[in-house]
Amino acid sequence: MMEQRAGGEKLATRRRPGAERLLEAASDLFYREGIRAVGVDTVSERAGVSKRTLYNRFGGKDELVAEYLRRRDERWRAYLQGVTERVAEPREKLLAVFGAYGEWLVGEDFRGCAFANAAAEIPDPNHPARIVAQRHKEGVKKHLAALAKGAGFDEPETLAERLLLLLEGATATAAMRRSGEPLDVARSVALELMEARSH
Amino acid sequence: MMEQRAGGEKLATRRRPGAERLLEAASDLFYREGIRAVGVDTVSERAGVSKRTLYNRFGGKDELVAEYLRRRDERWRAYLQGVTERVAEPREKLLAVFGAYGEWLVGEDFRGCAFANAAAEIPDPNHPARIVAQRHKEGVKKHLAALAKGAGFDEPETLAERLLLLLEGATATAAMRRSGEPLDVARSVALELMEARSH
DNA sequence: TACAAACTACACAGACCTGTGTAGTTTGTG
DNA sequence: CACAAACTACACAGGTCTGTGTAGTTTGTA
Repeated sequence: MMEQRAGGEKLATRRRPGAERLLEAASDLFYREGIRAVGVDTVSERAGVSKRTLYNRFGGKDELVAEYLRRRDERWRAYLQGVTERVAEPREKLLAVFGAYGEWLVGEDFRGCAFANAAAEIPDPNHPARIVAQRHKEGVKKHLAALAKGAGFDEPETLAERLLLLLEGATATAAMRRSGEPLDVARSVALELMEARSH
Repeated sequence: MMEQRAGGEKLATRRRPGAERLLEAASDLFYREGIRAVGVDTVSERAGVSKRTLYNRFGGKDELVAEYLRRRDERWRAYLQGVTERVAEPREKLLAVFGAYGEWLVGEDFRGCAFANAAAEIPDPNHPARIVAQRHKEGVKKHLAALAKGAGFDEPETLAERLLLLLEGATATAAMRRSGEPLDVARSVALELMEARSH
Protein backbone atom coordinates (compact mmCIF):
# COMPACT_ATOMS: atom_id res chain seq x y z
CA MET A 1 0.00 0.00 0.00
CA MET A 2 1.07 3.61 0.54
CA GLU A 3 0.84 4.26 -3.12
CA GLN A 4 2.59 7.64 -3.05
CA ARG A 5 5.59 6.96 -0.92
CA ALA A 6 8.37 6.57 -3.49
CA GLY A 7 9.02 9.92 -5.21
CA GLY A 8 11.63 12.35 -3.93
CA GLU A 9 9.00 15.10 -4.12
CA LYS A 10 7.21 13.44 -1.28
CA LEU A 11 10.33 13.36 0.83
CA ALA A 12 10.53 17.14 0.68
CA THR A 13 6.95 17.78 1.67
CA ARG A 14 6.96 14.88 4.11
CA ARG A 15 9.49 16.62 6.27
CA ARG A 16 6.85 19.02 7.51
CA PRO A 17 4.71 17.26 10.10
CA GLY A 18 1.05 16.77 9.33
CA ALA A 19 -0.36 19.47 11.55
CA GLU A 20 1.74 22.12 9.87
CA ARG A 21 0.70 21.15 6.39
CA LEU A 22 -2.93 20.92 7.46
CA LEU A 23 -2.84 24.44 8.82
CA GLU A 24 -1.31 25.79 5.65
CA ALA A 25 -3.95 24.16 3.51
CA ALA A 26 -6.72 25.23 5.85
CA SER A 27 -5.45 28.79 5.90
CA ASP A 28 -5.49 29.11 2.17
CA LEU A 29 -8.79 27.33 1.59
CA PHE A 30 -10.78 28.82 4.46
CA TYR A 31 -9.71 32.33 3.61
CA ARG A 32 -10.25 32.12 -0.12
CA GLU A 33 -13.39 30.03 -0.29
CA GLY A 34 -14.97 30.45 3.09
CA ILE A 35 -15.06 28.24 6.15
CA ARG A 36 -18.37 26.52 5.59
CA ALA A 37 -17.62 26.09 1.91
CA VAL A 38 -14.55 23.96 2.55
CA GLY A 39 -14.86 20.45 3.91
CA VAL A 40 -12.34 18.55 5.98
CA ASP A 41 -11.81 16.11 3.12
CA THR A 42 -10.68 18.96 0.90
CA VAL A 43 -8.32 20.31 3.54
CA SER A 44 -6.67 16.98 4.27
CA GLU A 45 -6.40 16.10 0.62
CA ARG A 46 -4.79 19.44 -0.17
CA ALA A 47 -2.40 18.98 2.72
CA GLY A 48 -1.46 15.52 1.49
CA VAL A 49 -2.45 14.13 4.85
CA SER A 50 -5.08 11.62 5.82
CA LYS A 51 -8.34 12.86 7.24
CA ARG A 52 -7.70 10.71 10.28
CA THR A 53 -4.62 12.74 11.11
CA LEU A 54 -6.64 15.91 10.96
CA TYR A 55 -9.03 14.56 13.54
CA ASN A 56 -6.24 13.13 15.69
CA ARG A 57 -4.41 16.45 15.72
CA PHE A 58 -7.24 18.95 15.94
CA GLY A 59 -10.18 17.05 17.32
CA GLY A 60 -12.56 18.46 14.76
CA LYS A 61 -13.17 21.15 12.24
CA ASP A 62 -14.10 23.81 14.79
CA GLU A 63 -10.70 23.66 16.44
CA LEU A 64 -8.95 23.62 13.07
CA VAL A 65 -10.78 26.80 12.18
CA ALA A 66 -9.82 28.41 15.47
CA GLU A 67 -6.19 27.40 14.94
CA TYR A 68 -6.26 28.86 11.44
CA LEU A 69 -7.34 32.19 12.87
CA ARG A 70 -4.92 32.02 15.78
CA ARG A 71 -2.05 31.61 13.39
CA ARG A 72 -3.29 34.39 11.16
CA ASP A 73 -3.60 36.64 14.17
CA GLU A 74 -0.04 35.90 15.27
CA ARG A 75 1.37 36.53 11.85
CA TRP A 76 -0.46 39.76 11.29
CA ARG A 77 0.54 41.11 14.67
CA ALA A 78 4.15 40.16 14.06
CA TYR A 79 4.06 41.80 10.66
CA LEU A 80 2.56 44.97 12.09
CA GLN A 81 5.15 44.96 14.85
CA GLY A 82 7.94 44.69 12.33
CA VAL A 83 6.59 47.42 10.13
CA THR A 84 6.11 49.92 12.93
CA GLU A 85 9.47 49.11 14.51
CA ARG A 86 11.25 49.98 11.32
CA VAL A 87 9.81 53.49 11.39
CA ALA A 88 11.65 55.99 13.58
CA GLU A 89 9.31 58.95 13.86
CA PRO A 90 6.59 58.14 16.45
CA ARG A 91 3.78 59.74 14.52
CA GLU A 92 4.87 58.02 11.32
CA LYS A 93 4.52 54.71 13.08
CA LEU A 94 0.77 55.18 13.24
CA LEU A 95 0.61 55.99 9.57
CA ALA A 96 2.74 52.95 8.84
CA VAL A 97 -0.11 50.82 10.17
CA PHE A 98 -2.33 52.28 7.49
CA GLY A 99 0.41 51.57 5.01
CA ALA A 100 0.48 47.92 6.04
CA TYR A 101 -3.27 47.54 5.65
CA GLY A 102 -3.07 49.35 2.35
CA GLU A 103 -0.58 46.93 0.88
CA TRP A 104 -2.57 43.99 2.06
CA LEU A 105 -5.91 44.96 0.64
CA VAL A 106 -4.73 45.84 -2.82
CA GLY A 107 -3.34 42.34 -3.22
CA GLU A 108 -4.78 39.97 -5.79
CA ASP A 109 -5.87 37.47 -3.21
CA PHE A 110 -7.54 39.91 -0.82
CA ARG A 111 -10.86 38.50 0.32
CA GLY A 112 -11.70 40.80 3.21
CA CYS A 113 -10.78 40.46 6.86
CA ALA A 114 -10.53 36.78 7.79
CA PHE A 115 -11.77 37.53 11.30
CA ALA A 116 -14.74 39.56 10.17
CA ASN A 117 -15.55 36.87 7.61
CA ALA A 118 -15.43 34.21 10.29
CA ALA A 119 -17.75 36.26 12.48
CA ALA A 120 -20.11 36.60 9.54
CA GLU A 121 -20.09 32.88 8.85
CA ILE A 122 -20.36 31.70 12.42
CA PRO A 123 -23.44 33.00 14.25
CA ASP A 124 -22.52 31.47 17.59
CA PRO A 125 -20.58 34.15 19.48
CA ASN A 126 -19.08 31.52 21.77
CA HIS A 127 -17.51 29.52 18.98
CA PRO A 128 -13.74 29.32 19.61
CA ALA A 129 -13.08 31.02 16.29
CA ARG A 130 -15.25 33.96 17.28
CA ILE A 131 -13.25 34.46 20.42
CA VAL A 132 -9.99 34.43 18.49
CA ALA A 133 -11.47 36.98 16.10
CA GLN A 134 -12.48 39.27 18.91
CA ARG A 135 -9.06 39.01 20.52
CA HIS A 136 -7.42 39.87 17.25
CA LYS A 137 -9.22 43.18 17.02
CA GLU A 138 -8.37 43.97 20.62
CA GLY A 139 -4.75 43.21 19.88
CA VAL A 140 -4.63 45.61 16.95
CA LYS A 141 -6.32 48.25 19.02
CA LYS A 142 -3.78 47.83 21.82
CA HIS A 143 -0.97 48.18 19.34
CA LEU A 144 -2.50 51.38 18.02
CA ALA A 145 -2.95 52.68 21.55
CA ALA A 146 0.69 51.98 22.37
CA LEU A 147 1.80 53.82 19.25
CA ALA A 148 -0.53 56.72 20.00
CA LYS A 149 0.87 56.95 23.49
CA GLY A 150 4.39 56.81 22.15
CA ALA A 151 3.59 59.67 19.80
CA GLY A 152 2.52 61.75 22.77
CA PHE A 153 -1.18 62.02 22.03
CA ASP A 154 -3.59 62.84 24.80
CA GLU A 155 -6.11 60.09 25.33
CA PRO A 156 -4.26 57.54 23.23
CA GLU A 157 -7.00 54.96 23.85
CA THR A 158 -9.60 57.18 22.28
CA LEU A 159 -7.45 57.85 19.26
CA ALA A 160 -6.72 54.14 18.91
CA GLU A 161 -10.41 53.30 18.99
CA ARG A 162 -11.06 55.83 16.26
CA LEU A 163 -8.21 54.67 14.07
CA LEU A 164 -9.33 51.07 14.45
CA LEU A 165 -12.78 52.09 13.29
CA LEU A 166 -11.27 53.64 10.20
CA LEU A 167 -9.23 50.55 9.43
CA GLU A 168 -12.28 48.34 9.87
CA GLY A 169 -14.39 50.52 7.67
CA ALA A 170 -11.74 50.62 4.99
CA THR A 171 -11.26 46.86 5.07
CA ALA A 172 -14.98 46.14 4.87
CA THR A 173 -15.49 48.63 2.07
CA ALA A 174 -12.46 47.43 0.15
CA ALA A 175 -13.79 43.88 0.36
CA MET A 176 -17.19 44.97 -0.87
CA ARG A 177 -16.08 46.88 -3.92
CA ARG A 178 -12.72 45.24 -4.54
CA SER A 179 -10.75 48.44 -4.48
CA GLY A 180 -7.87 49.90 -2.53
CA GLU A 181 -9.32 53.38 -2.52
CA PRO A 182 -11.17 53.14 0.82
CA LEU A 183 -7.87 52.89 2.59
CA ASP A 184 -6.74 56.22 1.19
CA VAL A 185 -9.92 57.72 2.56
CA ALA A 186 -9.26 56.15 5.93
CA ARG A 187 -5.69 57.37 5.94
CA SER A 188 -6.69 60.92 5.13
CA VAL A 189 -9.27 60.94 7.92
CA ALA A 190 -6.65 59.50 10.27
CA LEU A 191 -4.28 62.27 9.33
CA GLU A 192 -6.94 64.85 9.98
CA LEU A 193 -7.71 63.38 13.37
CA MET A 194 -4.07 63.36 14.30
CA GLU A 195 -3.46 66.88 13.12
CA ALA A 196 -6.43 68.14 15.07
CA ARG A 197 -4.70 66.77 18.14
CA SER A 198 -1.21 68.00 17.29
CA HIS A 199 -2.27 71.05 19.21
CA MET B 1 -54.15 14.76 1.47
CA MET B 2 -53.47 18.38 2.38
CA GLU B 3 -53.12 17.50 5.98
CA GLN B 4 -53.11 21.06 7.25
CA ARG B 5 -55.89 22.69 5.29
CA ALA B 6 -58.75 22.85 7.78
CA GLY B 7 -57.80 25.29 10.58
CA GLY B 8 -58.72 28.95 10.39
CA GLU B 9 -55.15 29.79 11.26
CA LYS B 10 -54.11 28.50 7.90
CA LEU B 11 -56.65 30.66 6.14
CA ALA B 12 -55.04 33.75 7.58
CA THR B 13 -51.52 32.87 6.62
CA ARG B 14 -52.66 31.37 3.34
CA ARG B 15 -53.80 34.73 2.12
CA ARG B 16 -50.24 35.85 1.57
CA PRO B 17 -48.99 34.31 -1.67
CA GLY B 18 -46.15 31.87 -1.47
CA ALA B 19 -43.37 34.09 -2.70
CA GLU B 20 -44.06 36.66 -0.02
CA ARG B 21 -43.99 34.16 2.79
CA LEU B 22 -40.86 32.57 1.38
CA LEU B 23 -39.07 35.89 1.37
CA GLU B 24 -40.06 36.59 4.93
CA ALA B 25 -38.79 33.24 6.12
CA ALA B 26 -35.63 33.54 4.04
CA SER B 27 -34.97 37.03 5.38
CA ASP B 28 -35.15 35.94 8.96
CA LEU B 29 -33.24 32.71 8.57
CA PHE B 30 -30.49 33.90 6.25
CA TYR B 31 -29.77 36.92 8.38
CA ARG B 32 -29.78 35.18 11.70
CA GLU B 33 -28.11 31.91 10.86
CA GLY B 34 -26.20 32.67 7.68
CA ILE B 35 -26.88 31.95 4.06
CA ARG B 36 -24.93 28.75 3.68
CA ALA B 37 -26.16 27.47 7.01
CA VAL B 38 -29.80 27.53 5.95
CA GLY B 39 -31.12 25.05 3.41
CA VAL B 40 -34.01 25.51 1.05
CA ASP B 41 -35.96 22.84 2.89
CA THR B 42 -35.78 24.86 6.07
CA VAL B 43 -36.89 28.03 4.33
CA SER B 44 -39.87 26.46 2.60
CA GLU B 45 -40.91 24.62 5.72
CA ARG B 46 -40.75 27.80 7.81
CA ALA B 47 -42.74 29.62 5.15
CA GLY B 48 -45.38 26.89 5.16
CA VAL B 49 -44.87 26.47 1.46
CA SER B 50 -43.70 23.54 -0.59
CA LYS B 51 -40.13 23.43 -1.77
CA ARG B 52 -41.44 23.08 -5.31
CA THR B 53 -43.02 26.50 -5.08
CA LEU B 54 -39.74 27.98 -3.99
CA TYR B 55 -38.06 26.63 -7.09
CA ASN B 56 -40.95 27.62 -9.35
CA ARG B 57 -40.90 31.17 -8.03
CA PHE B 58 -37.22 31.85 -7.64
CA GLY B 59 -35.48 29.37 -9.86
CA GLY B 60 -33.00 28.43 -7.18
CA LYS B 61 -31.39 29.38 -3.94
CA ASP B 62 -29.02 31.93 -5.46
CA GLU B 63 -31.87 34.06 -6.74
CA LEU B 64 -33.76 33.72 -3.47
CA VAL B 65 -30.71 35.04 -1.67
CA ALA B 66 -30.41 37.95 -4.08
CA GLU B 67 -34.10 38.74 -3.60
CA TYR B 68 -33.68 38.62 0.15
CA LEU B 69 -30.97 41.25 -0.08
CA ARG B 70 -32.86 43.34 -2.62
CA ARG B 71 -35.77 43.60 -0.29
CA ARG B 72 -33.56 44.40 2.67
CA ASP B 73 -31.88 47.11 0.63
CA GLU B 74 -35.21 48.63 -0.31
CA ARG B 75 -36.48 48.64 3.24
CA TRP B 76 -33.35 50.11 4.73
CA ARG B 77 -33.20 52.85 2.15
CA ALA B 78 -36.86 53.67 2.72
CA TYR B 79 -36.32 53.71 6.47
CA LEU B 80 -33.31 56.01 6.11
CA GLN B 81 -35.28 58.24 3.80
CA GLY B 82 -38.08 58.51 6.30
CA VAL B 83 -35.78 59.22 9.20
CA THR B 84 -33.87 61.97 7.43
CA GLU B 85 -37.01 63.54 6.00
CA ARG B 86 -38.46 63.98 9.45
CA VAL B 87 -35.47 66.07 10.50
CA ALA B 88 -35.62 69.74 9.54
CA GLU B 89 -32.10 71.04 10.09
CA PRO B 90 -29.90 70.00 7.14
CA ARG B 91 -26.88 69.19 9.25
CA GLU B 92 -28.97 67.23 11.71
CA LYS B 93 -30.13 65.03 8.86
CA LEU B 94 -26.63 63.63 8.53
CA LEU B 95 -26.46 62.90 12.21
CA ALA B 96 -29.87 61.27 12.00
CA VAL B 97 -28.32 58.64 9.74
CA PHE B 98 -25.95 57.76 12.53
CA GLY B 99 -28.91 57.65 14.86
CA ALA B 100 -30.67 55.16 12.60
CA TYR B 101 -27.65 52.88 12.48
CA GLY B 102 -27.25 53.24 16.21
CA GLU B 103 -30.74 52.03 16.94
CA TRP B 104 -30.34 49.12 14.61
CA LEU B 105 -27.11 47.74 15.97
CA VAL B 106 -28.07 47.81 19.62
CA GLY B 107 -31.02 45.56 18.85
CA GLU B 108 -31.19 42.08 20.29
CA ASP B 109 -31.23 40.46 16.88
CA PHE B 110 -28.35 42.40 15.38
CA ARG B 111 -26.04 40.08 13.50
CA GLY B 112 -23.92 42.52 11.53
CA CYS B 113 -24.53 43.99 8.12
CA ALA B 114 -26.45 41.52 5.98
CA PHE B 115 -24.67 42.74 2.87
CA ALA B 116 -21.20 42.50 4.34
CA ASN B 117 -22.08 39.06 5.69
CA ALA B 118 -23.24 37.94 2.27
CA ALA B 119 -20.02 39.20 0.73
CA ALA B 120 -18.09 37.27 3.37
CA GLU B 121 -20.01 34.08 2.70
CA ILE B 122 -20.00 34.26 -1.09
CA PRO B 123 -16.53 34.43 -2.61
CA ASP B 124 -17.73 34.84 -6.19
CA PRO B 125 -17.90 38.60 -6.80
CA ASN B 126 -20.27 38.07 -9.72
CA HIS B 127 -22.89 36.27 -7.68
CA PRO B 128 -26.20 38.18 -7.97
CA ALA B 129 -26.24 38.69 -4.21
CA ARG B 130 -22.83 40.31 -4.30
CA ILE B 131 -24.01 42.80 -6.87
CA VAL B 132 -27.03 43.70 -4.76
CA ALA B 133 -24.73 44.16 -1.78
CA GLN B 134 -22.44 46.48 -3.67
CA ARG B 135 -25.37 48.52 -4.94
CA HIS B 136 -26.69 48.85 -1.42
CA LYS B 137 -23.53 50.53 -0.21
CA GLU B 138 -23.52 52.84 -3.22
CA GLY B 139 -27.10 53.77 -2.44
CA VAL B 140 -26.31 54.69 1.14
CA LYS B 141 -23.34 56.70 -0.02
CA LYS B 142 -25.48 58.60 -2.51
CA HIS B 143 -27.97 59.38 0.19
CA LEU B 144 -25.20 60.70 2.42
CA ALA B 145 -23.82 62.77 -0.46
CA ALA B 146 -27.23 64.31 -1.10
CA LEU B 147 -27.61 65.20 2.56
CA ALA B 148 -24.08 66.62 2.68
CA LYS B 149 -24.82 68.73 -0.35
CA GLY B 150 -28.07 69.89 1.17
CA ALA B 151 -26.20 70.92 4.30
CA GLY B 152 -23.97 73.10 2.18
CA PHE B 153 -20.70 71.24 2.62
CA ASP B 154 -17.94 71.68 0.09
CA GLU B 155 -17.05 68.43 -1.61
CA PRO B 156 -20.14 66.55 -0.39
CA GLU B 157 -18.97 63.40 -2.16
CA THR B 158 -15.78 63.33 -0.17
CA LEU B 159 -17.61 63.85 3.10
CA ALA B 160 -20.10 61.14 2.17
CA GLU B 161 -17.32 58.68 1.44
CA ARG B 162 -15.78 59.40 4.80
CA LEU B 163 -19.02 59.10 6.70
CA LEU B 164 -19.80 55.83 4.98
CA LEU B 165 -16.43 54.52 6.08
CA LEU B 166 -17.27 55.40 9.65
CA LEU B 167 -20.63 53.66 9.45
CA GLU B 168 -19.04 50.57 7.97
CA GLY B 169 -16.35 50.49 10.59
CA ALA B 170 -18.86 50.91 13.38
CA THR B 171 -21.12 48.18 12.01
CA ALA B 172 -18.28 45.72 11.58
CA THR B 173 -16.88 46.45 15.02
CA ALA B 174 -20.28 46.30 16.67
CA ALA B 175 -20.86 42.89 15.09
CA MET B 176 -17.50 41.66 16.27
CA ARG B 177 -17.81 42.65 19.91
CA ARG B 178 -21.56 42.78 20.22
CA SER B 179 -21.72 46.32 21.51
CA GLY B 180 -23.30 49.58 20.49
CA GLU B 181 -20.34 51.64 21.56
CA PRO B 182 -18.52 51.71 18.21
CA LEU B 183 -21.33 53.77 16.78
CA ASP B 184 -20.80 56.47 19.37
CA VAL B 185 -17.19 56.58 18.34
CA ALA B 186 -18.19 56.86 14.70
CA ARG B 187 -20.68 59.59 15.49
CA SER B 188 -18.15 61.64 17.40
CA VAL B 189 -15.64 61.38 14.55
CA ALA B 190 -18.37 62.35 12.12
CA LEU B 191 -19.15 65.38 14.19
CA GLU B 192 -15.53 66.35 14.27
CA LEU B 193 -15.23 66.01 10.51
CA MET B 194 -18.33 68.13 9.98
CA GLU B 195 -17.24 70.81 12.40
CA ALA B 196 -13.85 71.03 10.76
CA ARG B 197 -15.72 71.90 7.57
CA SER B 198 -18.24 74.25 9.16
CA HIS B 199 -15.61 76.86 8.46
C1' DT C 1 -69.27 24.92 -14.56
C1' DA C 2 -64.98 24.83 -17.05
C1' DC C 3 -60.35 25.86 -17.02
C1' DA C 4 -55.68 27.55 -16.13
C1' DA C 5 -52.51 28.92 -12.74
C1' DA C 6 -50.65 28.03 -8.52
C1' DC C 7 -49.99 25.10 -5.37
C1' DT C 8 -49.33 20.46 -2.78
C1' DA C 9 -47.01 15.95 -1.21
C1' DC C 10 -43.53 12.94 -1.99
C1' DA C 11 -39.93 10.36 -3.81
C1' DC C 12 -35.64 10.59 -5.71
C1' DA C 13 -30.86 11.62 -7.70
C1' DG C 14 -26.37 12.66 -6.69
C1' DA C 15 -23.48 15.01 -4.21
C1' DC C 16 -21.54 16.64 -0.09
C1' DC C 17 -20.83 17.00 4.98
C1' DT C 18 -18.55 15.71 9.81
C1' DG C 19 -16.92 12.22 12.32
C1' DT C 20 -15.46 7.27 13.62
C1' DG C 21 -13.63 2.55 13.48
C1' DT C 22 -10.00 -0.41 12.04
C1' DA C 23 -6.15 -2.75 10.52
C1' DG C 24 -1.90 -2.05 8.75
C1' DT C 25 2.49 0.87 7.64
C1' DT C 26 6.12 4.13 8.25
C1' DT C 27 9.48 6.54 11.07
C1' DG C 28 12.40 8.17 14.62
C1' DT C 29 14.65 6.81 18.82
C1' DG C 30 16.45 4.13 22.61
C1' DC D 1 16.50 -4.54 16.58
C1' DA D 2 12.50 -3.35 19.20
C1' DC D 3 8.99 -0.40 20.10
C1' DA D 4 5.87 3.52 20.39
C1' DA D 5 4.11 7.31 18.05
C1' DA D 6 2.44 9.03 14.01
C1' DC D 7 0.74 8.12 10.11
C1' DT D 8 -1.87 5.62 6.15
C1' DA D 9 -5.98 3.74 3.37
C1' DC D 10 -10.55 2.70 3.44
C1' DA D 11 -15.12 1.81 4.58
C1' DC D 12 -18.92 3.42 6.83
C1' DA D 13 -22.70 5.84 9.55
C1' DG D 14 -25.98 9.22 9.44
C1' DG D 15 -26.89 13.34 8.09
C1' DT D 16 -27.28 17.37 5.03
C1' DC D 17 -27.49 19.84 0.70
C1' DT D 18 -29.62 21.57 -4.09
C1' DG D 19 -32.50 20.47 -7.49
C1' DT D 20 -36.04 17.68 -10.33
C1' DG D 21 -39.91 14.76 -11.71
C1' DT D 22 -44.67 13.67 -11.10
C1' DA D 23 -49.34 13.22 -10.16
C1' DG D 24 -52.83 15.25 -7.92
C1' DT D 25 -55.35 19.35 -5.45
C1' DT D 26 -56.85 23.94 -4.60
C1' DT D 27 -58.33 28.52 -6.11
C1' DG D 28 -59.72 32.46 -8.62
C1' DT D 29 -61.91 33.76 -12.69
C1' DA D 30 -64.37 33.68 -17.07
